[in-house]
Amino acid sequence: MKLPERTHNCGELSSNNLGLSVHLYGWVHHRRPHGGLFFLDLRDRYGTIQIVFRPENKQLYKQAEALGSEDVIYIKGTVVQRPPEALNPNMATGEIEVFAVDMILLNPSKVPPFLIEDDVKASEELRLEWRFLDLRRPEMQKALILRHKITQSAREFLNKKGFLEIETPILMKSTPEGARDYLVPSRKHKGRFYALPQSPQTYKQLLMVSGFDRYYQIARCFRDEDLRADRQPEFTQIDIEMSFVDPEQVMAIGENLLAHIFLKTRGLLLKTPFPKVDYTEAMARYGSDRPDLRIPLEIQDLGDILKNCEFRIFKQCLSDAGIIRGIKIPGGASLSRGDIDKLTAEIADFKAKGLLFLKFQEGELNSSFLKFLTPQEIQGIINLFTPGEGDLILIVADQSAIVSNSLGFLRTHLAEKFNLYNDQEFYPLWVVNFPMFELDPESGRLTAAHHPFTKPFEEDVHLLNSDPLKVKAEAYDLVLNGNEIAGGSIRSHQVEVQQKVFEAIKINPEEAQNKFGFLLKALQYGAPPHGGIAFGFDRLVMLLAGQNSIRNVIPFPKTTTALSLMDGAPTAVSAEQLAELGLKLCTPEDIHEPEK
RNA sequence: GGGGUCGUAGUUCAGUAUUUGGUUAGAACGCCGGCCUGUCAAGCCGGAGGGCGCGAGUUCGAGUCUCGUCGGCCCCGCCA
Repeated sequence: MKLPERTHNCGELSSNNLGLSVHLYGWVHHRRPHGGLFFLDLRDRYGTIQIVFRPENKQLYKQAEALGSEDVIYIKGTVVQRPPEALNPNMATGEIEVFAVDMILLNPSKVPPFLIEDDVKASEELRLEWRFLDLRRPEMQKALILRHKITQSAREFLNKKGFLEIETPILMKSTPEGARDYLVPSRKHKGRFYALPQSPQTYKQLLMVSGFDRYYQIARCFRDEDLRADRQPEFTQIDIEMSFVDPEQVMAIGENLLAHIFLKTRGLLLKTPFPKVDYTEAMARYGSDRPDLRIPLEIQDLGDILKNCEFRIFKQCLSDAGIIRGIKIPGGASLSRGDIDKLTAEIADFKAKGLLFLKFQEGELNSSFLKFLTPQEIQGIINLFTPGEGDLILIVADQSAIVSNSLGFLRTHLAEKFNLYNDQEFYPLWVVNFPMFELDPESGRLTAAHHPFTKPFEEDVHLLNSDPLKVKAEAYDLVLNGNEIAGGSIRSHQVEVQQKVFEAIKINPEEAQNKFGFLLKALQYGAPPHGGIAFGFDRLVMLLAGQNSIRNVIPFPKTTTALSLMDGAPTAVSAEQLAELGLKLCTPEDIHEPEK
C-alpha cells in the first residue's frame, strides 16, 4: 500500500489552517461516540487533535466506530473551525477539528494493559514491562525530548569552546579498583575477559597525552553495583577533559556548560560563578558533601558551649574525641515523642546511638536533660539557635562522621516534612578541597576518595607516606539541589606523584604496572598537565524534567534488582554459546530464569 | 549482605489490625453489548471477568495466622 504523504502532525494545526485538506497519521487516543456524531482524539508525539466523523458518510462512520484504543490510523480530512460552544481551551489544537473524509486502519492494537495518559495509574512494574506503551505517554515523550535537547545544547556549547567529540572503547581492560566491573568473555582468547568501562577515565587522559587538548564524549558507563532511584547499572556521562588547566578553568567550563543547558532547555538563568564550599565546611554546616542549598537550615556546633559540661552523654562524647552538633527545625516542636523515636531509629542506620531534643514552647526551653546543664550552657544554646515559639532543636553527640550523616539526614528529611523550602528553585554549588583518601572502616584500608588519578595538592605530596589522610586533592564536585551532578579533578601528570598515590593505597609497583602500566608509560612521554570533569547526565535530565528517579528519563531502565522487565534480561544462554567462549557454569542449580 | 514497605479482576485499589479465620471476594476505570448529533476523564442502561504472587504448613475451614520463596519500590552498606 502506498501511504499518502503526511502533511501535518497532530500538534501543529490551528485556526490559521482553516479549510486545508490534510493527511494525518497517529494513534487512536480517546473515542467519544454520540450515536450521530463520533469524536476521536488522534495522538502523535507532537500533540493531539480532534477528528470528527458525521453520520452522512455511513461507511466511514461505521469504520470509525469500530476503532479501538491505540489503533494506528491514517486520516484524510479538512481543518474546520469548532462551533463557539465547543472550543477546548485546554487543548493546543482546541479551536479547530478535522472533519474526516477518509480513513485507513493501518494496524489494529490489542486492548492495552493500561491507559496511555499522563496521570498514569499503572504501577511502575507494569510500565517497565510494557515500556514501549509507557513511552507513548506525553510525559515520557517530553522527558526524552528534553533529554535530546540537553544533549544537543551540551554539544553546541562544547563544540563552540573548541572541544572535540571522540569515542573511546566499550570493551576495555578490567581494572577492579572502584566499582565492580561488568565482564565480557573473549571468544578468541578463552579464559580472558574484557570489561565494560566504569568511565572513560584512562582513555581521556591518554587523549590528553596524544595532544587532543579538549575532549568530550556523551559516554555510556557501566558499574555492577546496587541500584537506587538515582543509580542504574548503565548510565550516561558528559565526559570532559582539558590540558593545561587548573581547577578554576575546569570549573568555569563546568558551570558555564550547566548554565548554557539551563538557559537553552528551560529558559532558566543560573548565576555564575557558583559558590564554592570546602568539603569540611559542607560536612559541618550541612552534614553532607552534596548539600541541598534550597533548605535554609544549618547545623551548629555545640562543642564550645558544652566543653565543660557535666552531663554524662556530652562529657563522654567529648572525651572520646567526638563532636556535639545540633540543628533547629522551625515548627518542629509539634513532633510527638513517638515521631522523635522514629527519627532516632532512622539515624541508627548511621550508627548514631541517640538523638537529644529540646522544644521551645510557651516562651521556654523544655528538655529532659536541661537539669544537667548550667544556666550558662542553657543560655549558650539559646544564643546559638535563637529558637522561636514552636521550634525544635535536635542534637547528636557522637563520632564526627556519625553526627554529620545523622544531622544531614534530619536536615533534608524534616525540611521536606515541614515544607521549609521552595522545591522549584535551583541552587548549584561547588564542593572543593576533598580529602585525597578515605579509610574503609571494614578493611581498615585506605582508598582514593575520588579516584587514584586525582592530583594531590602539591604542598601535601610530602604527606602521602606519613599522614595520607591529611592530604587534600585537587578535586571538585558540582552539586545541585542535593544531587551530585558532576565531579572531576586535576590528574597527576607526573609519574612519580602517580606512583606515590598508588603506594599510599597499597598498590605495589608491580601491581600498578600490571593494571595501569599503559598509563604510567604514557605519563613519561610528555604528558601535559590536565584535568577534567564528568556530568551525571541522567541525574541532570531528571532534575530538569522535575522527576524523582532517573528511571523516568531513561527509555529502557532496569529495576532495583537490575532486571529488564520488558525483555527479561539477564537470561540464561545456551550450552553452545558457553562452550564457544570456553565458559562452564559451576552452579547450574543456582541459576534462575526470571518468572513471567 | 541488611532494614522497611507492597503484591487481591486487564488496571488502580478496598477487604487482612482482637467487630478476635466462616457461607456465592467488592468498587472504580478499562473491556463487551445496546441507546445517544457537540463531546473532549462524554453520558445512560446492561454484561462478562479474579479465588487473592508462588509453595508448604496450622485449622473442620485462610485473601486474612506461620514459615519459605519470587518480584516491585524506598533506604543502609556498596557506588575509586
